[in-house]
Amino acid sequence: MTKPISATAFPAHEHDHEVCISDALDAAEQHCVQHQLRFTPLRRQVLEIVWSRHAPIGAYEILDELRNESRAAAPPTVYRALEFLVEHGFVHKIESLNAFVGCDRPDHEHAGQFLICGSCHQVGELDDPEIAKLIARKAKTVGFDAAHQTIEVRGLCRNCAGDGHA
Amino acid sequence: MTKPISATAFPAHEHDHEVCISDALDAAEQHCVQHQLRFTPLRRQVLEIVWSRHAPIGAYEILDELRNESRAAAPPTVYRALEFLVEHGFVHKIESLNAFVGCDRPDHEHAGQFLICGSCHQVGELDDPEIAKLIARKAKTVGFDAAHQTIEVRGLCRNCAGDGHA
DNA sequence: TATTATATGTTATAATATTACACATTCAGA
DNA sequence: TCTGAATGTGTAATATTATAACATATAATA
Repeated sequence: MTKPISATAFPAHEHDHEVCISDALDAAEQHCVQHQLRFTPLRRQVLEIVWSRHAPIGAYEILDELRNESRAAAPPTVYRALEFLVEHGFVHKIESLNAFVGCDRPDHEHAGQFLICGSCHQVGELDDPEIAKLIARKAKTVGFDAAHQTIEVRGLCRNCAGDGHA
Repeated sequence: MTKPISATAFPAHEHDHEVCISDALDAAEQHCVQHQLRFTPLRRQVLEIVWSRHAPIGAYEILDELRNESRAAAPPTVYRALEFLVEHGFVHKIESLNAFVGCDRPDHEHAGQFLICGSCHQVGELDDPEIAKLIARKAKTVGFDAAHQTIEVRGLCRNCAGDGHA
């Protein structure tokens, strides 16, 4: 039942990405209906842009895309949509990249444990409770009460390891 | 022999901070001598500024301090010094804050596992090999070869927990 | 429908970081 | 000790990331 890693993490190169995107949009829509959240056209559009890149995307790249799709947009347009999407778990911010990635498990409250491939730049999510628990426990030993964990790991994904890429 | 947490993490409020600073500067100087690195006046000055705040400090705050100390300085002045200090482990960057903290263990190669107090804004370092190993092992199970880990935990430190502060 | 809350458009600006090039200092070898 | 190469710093300009403030529009609710 537990998904150890996001189903869409490090997909094979030939996977059907249109399906990823529409699945993610459907899941977000469902979640919004169930939680009385407003999945507005703008928010949907931004989420679709985030998903259409299978890797972290910067806010200003999203802005460019919005404008390409001929929507009136300025930085706050993007940041406000991202704020909503992050708040409700549809998107995570990768702090070490100042960029954003889609998350396909909005229902599951989690901080996110990210595996960032230095070659293909795709990102996988671990979301492993053992890691979270160990960190919380170790923090506790020095009297620190952990509330939120940011975990971002750089390295090489399965597809890229041994590729000769750095 | 293993220090489980940085000696200077979450110090008692009345600790002698001048000693922290001079110890850190001495350690850095030692390390530079031993490794043939140039611990220039600018680099020393920036490191001292970072340490003088016992919490993460932003690059532009450092810049202001440098100017207060009547040194000609511009953003590259600061970022270049920080680049050196981070590269050699005298300072860590806290990605989720875009800010920098001193590290008192330059000799020990480590990525840093940070405990960031939301109340006093001080930062402790865990540097626990069990955590690093668990993460690397879990990453491996999905074929990911971990090279560098960024771990930043928000919460409340011992001094602030139960203080009524958020 | 009137009222309120929420979302978006728009302009301006703040905060963080880098590029490019000139000049100075230090290091290594002759 | 001179010379050239490498490294470090000064300076101006600019790129990138993010927010503030206020007007307008849209949606939810009474």
